[in-house]
Amino acid sequence: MPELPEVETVKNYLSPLIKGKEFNAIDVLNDKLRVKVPKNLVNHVTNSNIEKITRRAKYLLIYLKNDQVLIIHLGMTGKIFVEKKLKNEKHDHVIFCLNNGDFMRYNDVRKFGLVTCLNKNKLANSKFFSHLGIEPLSDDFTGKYLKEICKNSNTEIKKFIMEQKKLVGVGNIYASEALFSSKIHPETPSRSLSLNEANSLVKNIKSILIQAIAKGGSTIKDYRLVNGESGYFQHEFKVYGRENNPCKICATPIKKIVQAGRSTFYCIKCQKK
DNA sequence: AAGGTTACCTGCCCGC
DNA sequence: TGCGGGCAGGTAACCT
Repeated sequence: MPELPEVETVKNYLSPLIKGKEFNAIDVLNDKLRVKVPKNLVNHVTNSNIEKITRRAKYLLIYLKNDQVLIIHLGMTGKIFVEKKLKNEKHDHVIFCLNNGDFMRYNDVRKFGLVTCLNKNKLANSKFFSHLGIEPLSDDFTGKYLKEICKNSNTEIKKFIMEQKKLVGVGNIYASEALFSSKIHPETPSRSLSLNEANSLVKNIKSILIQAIAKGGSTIKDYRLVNGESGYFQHEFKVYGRENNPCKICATPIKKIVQAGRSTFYCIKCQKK
């Protein structure tokens, strides 16, 4: 599920449902997530007003009045539901009881996500956030910036934009999509990116993420309201998941390769090295 | 130090 | 029908 647009969508979904309320109780059904759910989560996070919900990279941050921040990452398969009546499902790991009687439920099949908390003053230097790069939708993310951070790297550009070190939020789907829209070959060494290519890639990363956020809202809602239909958006993808299907520009069959253990899709004709 | 590989975990889909 | 292999939107710990 979750790349940056989905996390942003979950944030928008959660905010009106939990902001201004409190968690009265927390039931940790299973603490063995990517990072173990801390024993003191209950003490730190209950009975304090929920002030705001933000997103940093692919993390959700729920700020409480007592200066604690509830940190949630969805990994590959994490989901959050807020509901009036507790619905028990397989792979539920943490249940938060709200003071209006609602329940917020964290469910994660593969347990690659995490639910933890930290004092807000310790966030920036924590292991979760200290190494993260800039937000792709911020004004700081420009072609000039991308060119600068690429200039000493031999790493293939697709892998480079997915590392969260200099730039965050770009996942496996949108990396392929943005490179296709920019006509850049995914194996291009980062250092050989021209300024024009960097400008184009930045423009396309931003526009694809923004479009996905715009559509993600309704799709996630469908996902929740209907019945766990997977693969929303697939019809929007120009290359992702389209191996051997015709390129939407030139009809050449889309090629699939593996980079850093992840599938990459591209057009051999439109995206020259 | 950078770059590549593997592990974490469960479910699903495909081919035999 | 059953089983094994491969793959899945993320991240970090290992190797070299």
